[in-house]
Amino acid sequence: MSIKITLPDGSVREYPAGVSSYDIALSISEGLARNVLSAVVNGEVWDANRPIEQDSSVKLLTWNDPEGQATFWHSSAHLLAEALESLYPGVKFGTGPSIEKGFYYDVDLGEKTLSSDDFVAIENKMKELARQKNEYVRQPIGKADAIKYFTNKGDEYKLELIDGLEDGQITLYTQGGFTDLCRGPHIPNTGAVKAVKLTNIAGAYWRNNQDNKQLTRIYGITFPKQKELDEYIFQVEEAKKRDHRKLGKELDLFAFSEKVGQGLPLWLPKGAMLRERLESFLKKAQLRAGYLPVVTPHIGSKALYVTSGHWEKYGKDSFQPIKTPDADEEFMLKPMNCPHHCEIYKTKPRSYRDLPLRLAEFGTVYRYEQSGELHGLTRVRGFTQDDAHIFCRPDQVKAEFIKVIDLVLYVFKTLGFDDFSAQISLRDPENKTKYIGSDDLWEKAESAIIEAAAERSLNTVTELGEAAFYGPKLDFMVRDALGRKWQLGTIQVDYNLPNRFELEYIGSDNQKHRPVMIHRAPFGSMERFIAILIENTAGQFPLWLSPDQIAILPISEKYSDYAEEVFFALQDDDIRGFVDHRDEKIGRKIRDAEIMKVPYMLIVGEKEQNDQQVSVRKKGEGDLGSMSWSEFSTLFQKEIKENLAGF
RNA sequence: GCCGUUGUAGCUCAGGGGUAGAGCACUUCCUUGGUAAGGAAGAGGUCAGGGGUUCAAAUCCCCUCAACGGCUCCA
Repeated sequence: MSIKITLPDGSVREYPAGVSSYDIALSISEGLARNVLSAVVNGEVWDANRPIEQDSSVKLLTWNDPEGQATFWHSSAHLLAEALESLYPGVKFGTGPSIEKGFYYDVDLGEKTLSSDDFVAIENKMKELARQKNEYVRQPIGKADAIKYFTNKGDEYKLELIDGLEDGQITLYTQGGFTDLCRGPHIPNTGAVKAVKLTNIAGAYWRNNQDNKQLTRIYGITFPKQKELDEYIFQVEEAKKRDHRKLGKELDLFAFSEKVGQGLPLWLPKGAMLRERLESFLKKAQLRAGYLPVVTPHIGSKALYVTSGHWEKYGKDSFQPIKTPDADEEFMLKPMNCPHHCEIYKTKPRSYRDLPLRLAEFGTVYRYEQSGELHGLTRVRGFTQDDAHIFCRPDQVKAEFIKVIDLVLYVFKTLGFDDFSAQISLRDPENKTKYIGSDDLWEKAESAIIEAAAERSLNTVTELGEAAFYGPKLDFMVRDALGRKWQLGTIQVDYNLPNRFELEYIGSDNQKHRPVMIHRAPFGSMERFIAILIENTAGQFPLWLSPDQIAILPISEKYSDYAEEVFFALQDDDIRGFVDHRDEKIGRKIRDAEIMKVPYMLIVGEKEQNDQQVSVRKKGEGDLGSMSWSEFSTLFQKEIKENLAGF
């Protein structure tokens, strides 16, 4: 009997029933067969050597397909498991999936603790097993037999996984002497794995639950060629050079002090300058967008947070209340600005004509983050949100939402953040009691967000159960240099606080109505945003943001006075920088300015002084020749205008 | 908070049971220069903090603190 196989180009070929994707590849070319890792069969990824019994569409997957890589890495995880079982008999296995770059396996080694010193031995074992070119053999198994197998083996984690599987849907995979519970698919044999590197080791809770036992998670990555591994390692090293913690130190932007406290960044002069530039940039954009600036204190009475509900929900995990000397008063360091802003709303009766009311504040907040969570500037305990709260009528939610999206997109575009994703976080439909607010309000808010995102053609991913307890949200996610995802901009609908603070406005019907509140922050926090900005730009900020925009470098001390004169003149044109008065040669001054990533160097010596000019050198580009001060100023302002196009 | 690793000069790091090293930065002097490191000298450390083992601890052990890689969490 023969079957029809449709390939991605639309061509249809006939093969005998039971043909595998590998056979199909072989019929096309031997080279392709060598490279085929797995195949999409009727929309599902299958083993390349799994027999196909019916007419099917088949897309062969190789290393060039993300799904092909996923298969490769998943098979590598099994190879790691096989190596571990051979080196550490009795090891129990959790799960071992492929991840974005590589794979991991969670294992229970009993009393044994593993460290990265053990990696070489494990890697060598993996390579040895890979060279055996053992086939990955798929074997469907009944639930009872599967339970029997893993009971015999004594692997309670696999038994727990089987418990959640349906009889008839269970398969085992065996390569060499190792058999694992696995839905597959896998590559044809271990021989394709030529380069192996275990990258790190970590604790990970079984089934991602803090109440469960912590297993040892071993991360690794493999490649079909050693050269690809070398390239990968090189790229990781390059990425580490852009780490904001490293650059923050090198460029004197910020620091931490044990004495000040964990997660409490100190902004150094250059970092503070960068931060101020960003703030004034957004303040200007917000004024144009109809926001009204407000300022509120860093603390608020505990009663404020009892009203808002945050005391009940987060009180015990917050910095604890501050007490006054005599009375029983208690104040909280503010963990957010919204309760204060609600009180501003309430300072007078509001009419529907006043809405939307957009209150904006760069508000510094303090949250007691778990110590293990702190991370450079991206996760800190004291940070400043570019916060605003929009109080609007229910019918205005969608339009306001779109306006905020436009503002966020404008900010991202101006700063060159083109690699981001928009995440829509909705409530978990299975667990509605976790959330505050009626079904009706939630449905309206969720559809407003979805429609607004669609209207602005955002590339969105939707996460169920990720909404805040008070409302759905839209977050703008970016990656840091090492590929970790962080939330920057956020837009959140809130039906909770208006109720708790009993916010009202008088409608056109002369009745009282409840406004809707939208929390939003385009940067998210100054700290995290700047961290990502540093990594995106590798510390080479656009001219308008550079802490020092120019360095004036006198050829010798004789030209110091002239250098000062130029400096003061350019300061009048709002150009920031410094004169390098050190007793060093010009080459040295240039080198140091280059290392500090100063965008423009103005070299002044005898010639420049006589001609009332400056010799302009652009960082990374070199000598631009001599020009008058005002010519330089014009060129400078032009570049800034281009940076801020559309502003 | 949990698992693992790390902590030596301002920075990057070497050393390792017999009481401390390099390069850069810093200070002083010489040098007054033309587009990515001029030369010399000097100063600088309770080897994260505390406890223990030892004749002797920066080195070995324990605790604490902090950083790093993850996990969990994230108003």
